[in-house]
Amino acid sequence: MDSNTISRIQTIITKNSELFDELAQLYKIFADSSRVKILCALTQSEMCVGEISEFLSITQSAVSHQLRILKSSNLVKSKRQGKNIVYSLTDDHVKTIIDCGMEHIAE
Amino acid sequence: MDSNTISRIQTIITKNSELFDELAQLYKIFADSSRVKILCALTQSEMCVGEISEFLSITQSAVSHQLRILKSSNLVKSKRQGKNIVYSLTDDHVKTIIDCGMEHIAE
DNA sequence: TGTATATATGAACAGTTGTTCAGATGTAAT
DNA sequence: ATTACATCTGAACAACTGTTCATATATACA
Repeated sequence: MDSNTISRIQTIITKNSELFDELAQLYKIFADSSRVKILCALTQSEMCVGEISEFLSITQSAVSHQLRILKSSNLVKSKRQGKNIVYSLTDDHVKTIIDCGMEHIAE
Repeated sequence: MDSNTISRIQTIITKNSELFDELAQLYKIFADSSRVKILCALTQSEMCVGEISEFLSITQSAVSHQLRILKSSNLVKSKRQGKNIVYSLTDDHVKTIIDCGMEHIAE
């Protein structure tokens, strides 16, 4: 590596430091199988907490906790519908990210 | 949600359970800013442990620990070059995954 | 108003993770 | 052989994470 390359890389790493933190933070959300399953279920249809809980065979409480994380990260949104609170994906970035990871696994 | 939809989603979640575990496992590797920075540095050029350590201002020991994780996940490979051990990405899936996440952040 | 249903919340706990430190290993050069 | 250099390793520790349990909140319905 010549000194030009070194200083170029050094700049990239240093200048984008917070960006890498954000990126790690984003991937942290996908780094749990319950959350991945929830997100994947939501790519199929919007649904309420109880349904998610049944689909994944996970405690309603656990689902609720995870949904709070997903919501505060703006990956899902919620609306009340009668007795239920229905969750859905905020956009299709989620699907893109999941697909991207799946592609790596399927090798 | 009609009963057809329910059983379809149920099948998807149940059948791919291990796949979701793998996916979460993969994202777990990207879920740390040190590792993301290491991987990003390696997208620019192969380099040895000491260089990575300087670029990121992280202990050489910490880098070595992280590299072991990255290597055992087959995201990086290593070769000896004189006194140094030079690390590089095994393929360009890594870059794809990083770019995919970056795209989500940049909104 | 009272009761059932759906969801959210907080404390507690066990399990995991990333870093540091001290020292081991291995290679190169004299 | 001895020394210097580069990297690896394992133990220890603090910080963080996901689940569970018990309970609170909030809406619907009788």
